[in-house]
Amino acid sequence: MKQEELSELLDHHGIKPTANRILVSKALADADRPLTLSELEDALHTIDKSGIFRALSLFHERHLVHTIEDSGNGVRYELCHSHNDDADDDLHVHFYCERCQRTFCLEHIPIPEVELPEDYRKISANFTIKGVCAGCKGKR
Amino acid sequence: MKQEELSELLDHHGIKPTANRILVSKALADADRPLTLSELEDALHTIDKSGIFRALSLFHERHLVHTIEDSGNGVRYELCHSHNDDADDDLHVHFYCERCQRTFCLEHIPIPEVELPEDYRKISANFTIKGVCAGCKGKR
DNA sequence: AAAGTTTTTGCAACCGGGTTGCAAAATGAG
DNA sequence: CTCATTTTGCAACCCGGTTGCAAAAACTTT
Repeated sequence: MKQEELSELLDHHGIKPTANRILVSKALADADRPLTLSELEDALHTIDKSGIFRALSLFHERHLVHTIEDSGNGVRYELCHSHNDDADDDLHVHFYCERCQRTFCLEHIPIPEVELPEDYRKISANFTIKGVCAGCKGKR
Repeated sequence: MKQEELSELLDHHGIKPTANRILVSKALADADRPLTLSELEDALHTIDKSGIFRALSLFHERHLVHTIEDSGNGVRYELCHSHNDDADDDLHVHFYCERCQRTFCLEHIPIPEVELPEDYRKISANFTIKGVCAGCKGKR
């Protein structure tokens, strides 16, 4: 994704597009899967982790990214794909491979609706399936 | 739950029922919701956290407990309710309340099956809905 | 019952992700 | 250009989770 577009995207979410923030959002945009803070640290060795952390926090607050909880490996961040400003309305199922320890987006599988007990109100949801991915299926 | 029963339960999972292990399993059995390591520490101030940790790890390995990932608050442990030895076959949806920060079991809501892409194999799953629980609905 | 072996436990230390305080650098307004 | 505001890097910290190690407890064997 181009700097230009990213800058506009940030702006659109009320985030001043600084160089660092553009880099962080670019890394997220270019990745095909949600990333952890440390993965971003590796990818962006020019920015201190506190800076990445603060960018991510801000992005999250402004609903530019959403988070998913990975198996113990901490939180993963992913650009919101929907282009409306509402909170996480593009939530899909994630898949964690126990062999290669990677987390994939199953974009085309939406999180199913379930009927909650009386007076419970849903705000967001996290659905991660663990198992073995196609790539690891044959191996070892 | 009685010591006697617990002891038998541990035995049944191939776990030598030591005093500490019985205490840990009792705390889990008596709780109406999955607990974190630190919550167990508070409940069982007579046992060191490393001991609780090792008991939990062992329980998990032997499929006496399963784990769910709570919103950042770390891992929560919960006794498996099913009485067969298979791995997590009694998985249900969990609810995390953003007001009181507690995690509830929605025992009667099973995790829905979804169709995975070709060659993906499911082993287990984690489905947590976040929102506001009935108890907190009115408040503040 | 004593000696030896194995398992369990507590303690202290460590590890790593996440988070914060602070002062320097960059940005923007007057 | 100067002053106020925002952003950034650095270092330090916090805390849950984890491990090494030696003492204590439980089991064996004689």
